[in-house]
Amino acid sequence: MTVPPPPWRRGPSPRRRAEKPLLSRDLVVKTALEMLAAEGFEAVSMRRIAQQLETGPASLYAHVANKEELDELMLDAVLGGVPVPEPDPENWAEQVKEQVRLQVRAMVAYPGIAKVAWNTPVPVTPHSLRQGEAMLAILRAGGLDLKQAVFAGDALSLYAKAYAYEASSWTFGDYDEAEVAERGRQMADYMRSLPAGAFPNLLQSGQFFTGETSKDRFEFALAMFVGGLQSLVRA
Amino acid sequence: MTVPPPPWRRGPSPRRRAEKPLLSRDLVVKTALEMLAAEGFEAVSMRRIAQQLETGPASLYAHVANKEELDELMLDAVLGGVPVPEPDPENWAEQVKEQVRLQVRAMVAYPGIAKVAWNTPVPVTPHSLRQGEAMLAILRAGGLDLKQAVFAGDALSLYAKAYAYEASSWTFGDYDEAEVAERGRQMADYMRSLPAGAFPNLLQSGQFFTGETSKDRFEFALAMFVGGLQSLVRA
DNA sequence: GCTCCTTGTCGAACAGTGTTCGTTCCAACG
DNA sequence: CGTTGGAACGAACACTGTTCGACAAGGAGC
Repeated sequence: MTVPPPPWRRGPSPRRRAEKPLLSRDLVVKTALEMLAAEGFEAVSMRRIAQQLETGPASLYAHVANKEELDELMLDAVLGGVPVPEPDPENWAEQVKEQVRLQVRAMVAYPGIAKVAWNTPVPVTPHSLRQGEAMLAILRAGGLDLKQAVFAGDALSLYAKAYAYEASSWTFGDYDEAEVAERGRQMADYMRSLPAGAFPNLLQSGQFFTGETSKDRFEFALAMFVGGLQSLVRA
Repeated sequence: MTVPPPPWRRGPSPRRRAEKPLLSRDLVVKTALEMLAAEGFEAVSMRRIAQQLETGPASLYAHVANKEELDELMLDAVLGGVPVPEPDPENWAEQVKEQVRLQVRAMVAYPGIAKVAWNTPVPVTPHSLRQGEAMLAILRAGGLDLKQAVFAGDALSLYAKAYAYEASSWTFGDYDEAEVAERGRQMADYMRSLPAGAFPNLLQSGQFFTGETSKDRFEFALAMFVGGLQSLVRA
């Protein structure tokens, strides 16, 4: 009943392979990174990467176990661009802050990549470990014992992730300016609708909560935390 | 050609409506919260909520604008269970810590709800604002000026979100124990495979990085940050 | 030189997701 | 009593990550 398909010309064109660069793990990651930098984390899907490489989504799974692994490879590549300093016991507090600044800056350049760090229970990629060790080295040079250094390093990496993610959202189009303004208005309206003096502090705090103060808020938090560490060392 | 369908019995059974409780905004939120507490944030989808209520997903949209709004309603309900203290200028530092502890505890009871806080640029729900105002009141009672209080409050709420999210993942089934252990082994193996002494600190830090130390790490970070605030007030 | 077999490629499909459209139905209001 | 507004809801759309099975190419072994 069903005739076999004619043999002249079946399957994809035979010598197309030479045209496009051969698929490889690095190429997949590189393509994903470009998309990430340009359009943010949410825009990076297996289908779109495949489309960019003029193939189907299934082809990617020959080079990458799954999306999660690809995410970690992207994060690792981003962290690979962050240099680590030689620990200087005289200057450890500033070194700590600078390292966090560098990490945040790198992550913000690839909007949303910080999200991956949240979903990674134990970081195992080389550059994640390099950053972790570097932070521990600085903290120990500053006089903290191992346990203190580990706890502080954990909190600092959490800071870095958190602010990087927040900053991504502010600067990138995760939520647009109009919506934020609208919500700000809603909030002020609601507070004013209540008995006077229900929100005395919050009502006046809108001015400090803009995208421009994001950097100041970050530096404040960092200064407070590192200040606490310094008190600990002195004791 | 096409005959009209017979009029005897079309549409759903007529008096079923009396059997099941009428749909309402509160009922939708309540159902979602139960699912959230029992199975975590990822398990809560519009379809599953609808299924629980024996209806289709489209029905929910009559009571809730979209998933995002429902998420915020859930978070608000969770924060509604967190009491706020009368600010005590003599005891402000401890009050700050306790408030953060309470917030974290409430969020951990609904695993993954902290994620919602990350995606909410400007919180507008009543209980979110109540918590924000309470924190500002405590900080101002402690002697910080408005700007300092706002910056500190921002950082503290970030702490709360971050640790709540992390703790959810540890205690809940977000990633299972076997996988974490496997990754721990991978990490140790990798570090040992490198030239000796490449990761002197990190190699020894595994013992401090378990789920049991999660609480200690949280308290450490909180103590350091609040310690920094106290130094600031004294100056 | 000719098999065989591994390995990469990739179309199609599966089971999910949030959301929208258009229709049906009920109840309360004029 | 008739109209109208809103809730309910089935079906579909456009996505997501992932898997299966068929196919083609290249290198190894005989």
